[in-house]
Amino acid sequence: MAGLIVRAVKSVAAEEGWSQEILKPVLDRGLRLEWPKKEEFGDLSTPFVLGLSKGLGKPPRVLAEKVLQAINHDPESQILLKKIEIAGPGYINLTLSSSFLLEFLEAVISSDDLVEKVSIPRSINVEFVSANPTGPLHVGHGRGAAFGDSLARILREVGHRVSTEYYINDAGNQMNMLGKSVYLAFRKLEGTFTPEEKSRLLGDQDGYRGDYIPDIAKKIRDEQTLLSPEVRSEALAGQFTDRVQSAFTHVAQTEIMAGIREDLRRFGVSFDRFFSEKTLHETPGGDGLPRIGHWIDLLERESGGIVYESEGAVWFRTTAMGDDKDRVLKKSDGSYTYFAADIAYHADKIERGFETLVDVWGADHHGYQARMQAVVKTLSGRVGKAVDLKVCLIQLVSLLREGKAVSMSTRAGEYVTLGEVLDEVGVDATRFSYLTRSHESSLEFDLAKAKERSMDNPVFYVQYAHARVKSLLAQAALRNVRHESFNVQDLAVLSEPAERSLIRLLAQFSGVLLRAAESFEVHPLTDYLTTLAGAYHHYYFHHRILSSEEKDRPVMIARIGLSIAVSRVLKKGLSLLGVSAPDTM
RNA sequence: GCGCCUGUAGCUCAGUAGGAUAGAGCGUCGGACUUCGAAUCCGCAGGUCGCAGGUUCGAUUCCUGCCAGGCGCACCA
Repeated sequence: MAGLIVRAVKSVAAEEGWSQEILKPVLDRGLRLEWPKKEEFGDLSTPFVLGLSKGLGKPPRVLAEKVLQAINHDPESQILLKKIEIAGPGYINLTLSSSFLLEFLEAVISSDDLVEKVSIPRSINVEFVSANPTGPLHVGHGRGAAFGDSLARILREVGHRVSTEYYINDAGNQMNMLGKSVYLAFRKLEGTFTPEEKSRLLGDQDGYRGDYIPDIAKKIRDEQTLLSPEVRSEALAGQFTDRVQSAFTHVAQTEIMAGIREDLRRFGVSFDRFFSEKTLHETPGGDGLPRIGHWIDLLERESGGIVYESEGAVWFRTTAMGDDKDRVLKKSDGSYTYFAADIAYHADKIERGFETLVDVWGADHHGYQARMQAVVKTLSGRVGKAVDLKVCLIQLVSLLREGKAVSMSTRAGEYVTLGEVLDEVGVDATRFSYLTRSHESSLEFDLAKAKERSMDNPVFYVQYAHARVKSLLAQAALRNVRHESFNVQDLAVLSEPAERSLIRLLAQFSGVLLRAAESFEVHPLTDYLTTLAGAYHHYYFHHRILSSEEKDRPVMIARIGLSIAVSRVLKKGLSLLGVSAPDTM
């Protein structure tokens, strides 16, 4: 369709001698086609001549008229279009021909592939959740999980090569603190806990305090094989040796990660890879150094001063890329910062050949963005190919119950876990609710409303539309109405405006997905499905589909076909959100 | 102090790379079930798009400055 218009513009340009500079911005970016809000404005619409008018010094409507003539002369327009109009300040509004719409509908009913693919597939890595294995996932992680997983599904659906990844922050002080917290809980169980020991291990810090800590301690006490006999006897004797530290840390992390994986599985989220930060510290790189050291040294040598040594530490010159101060990579005690590990991790991803890196972070990490962009820019410059980093910042989720805030404090271990929300609300409603809003807006998640079957909670509205079609088909089967294939002739009897509107909406599905993939957003799909479900409910209420009158049979068949098309798109869309499309509710 | 996100109907939010009369749902009020599932549908009301400037033929959208809320600014992770 865009091709048709581009051809027309070019032919007019040739005739009128328009300069390339003026046309370039319009044609390069591809022609922008909008879906007009009102059907009286046609099925597709473009305001692009408005942008052209200034450069050419002619009124937009005059230009639009020329383009319109050229489109009319194109033989393809006879097939695709029913009507072209100029409206408003200079919009060109296109109304699709019914033969085009019916062919499209036929394809939706019978084709295996409902979704258009991108012309240039990319190799994309989507990293999300990546919660520290120091406690169960909470509602905030849930939002990131739903978003990242659905985004990955959408990117894959439109034809990109997508790999999903969870980065486990399993190195550093937080993990040691976790091990100590479990150790102290273990001592408590044994009745040998003392406040002195706690302050010796943790100083004035509290450690981790959630319910899961004593649970893990109990498990260690009850399952002999979790600790070696030596470690166990040291722990029982109150000797907090290095190997006690590492054994308790290891068990705690394993248990917690198992819980996280289980929550993710229930939530319908899967990862192609779990990437351990610890392996970056341990595995030697090409020159025998740990991989972090490998990358930092390499950058120091090759980055032309972007990585430099000063005051006994190694720094990254992030100020050169807009950060407000330079950041330390290697501390003066020789250990690496978290930032250094993250550089190594992103270097690794780039080395594995991804062209686009998507990082899904909690919004509280936004201060990190400028520096990661700087890193990826530097690293990809080194590899000699442009690697894009797209950071998606997921805003806060505030949990409510009947409008009242549920108080949460991660520090004190008082928070509602994702698992608890899934128990109470269910997977479908939770995922859908998370994805109804832009990830850049903070989200109010009301547990009571999320369970309600009302438009407060549109997941049921969309699922119901799908179930309605299935129920209709079952009803049709009972009446011995069978029809395997629907061709354009069968469908041509659809003449109601509401039917045309539905087909028009179905035709937007691919575009919604392509645009969502381009802008790395998910909620446009959620909105679209709600709109489509609404249009079907409206249609269903006002039009009788099944009929026992023989004369109505052709219309009945066509309406069944249309209903099938709607249900297929709903089902595909819901599946991209990770939401089921049940046949009955 | 610096930086990021947000400010649109009573509430929760959409608003497509500057374009047509700014849209949904909820809530309020009033209607529609002998008929394929009423978990549905139809209607009414509701707006100075935070405020003030600027760019433009045209600004909710871009720029500047304020105001308000949230979140960041470690040789922590």
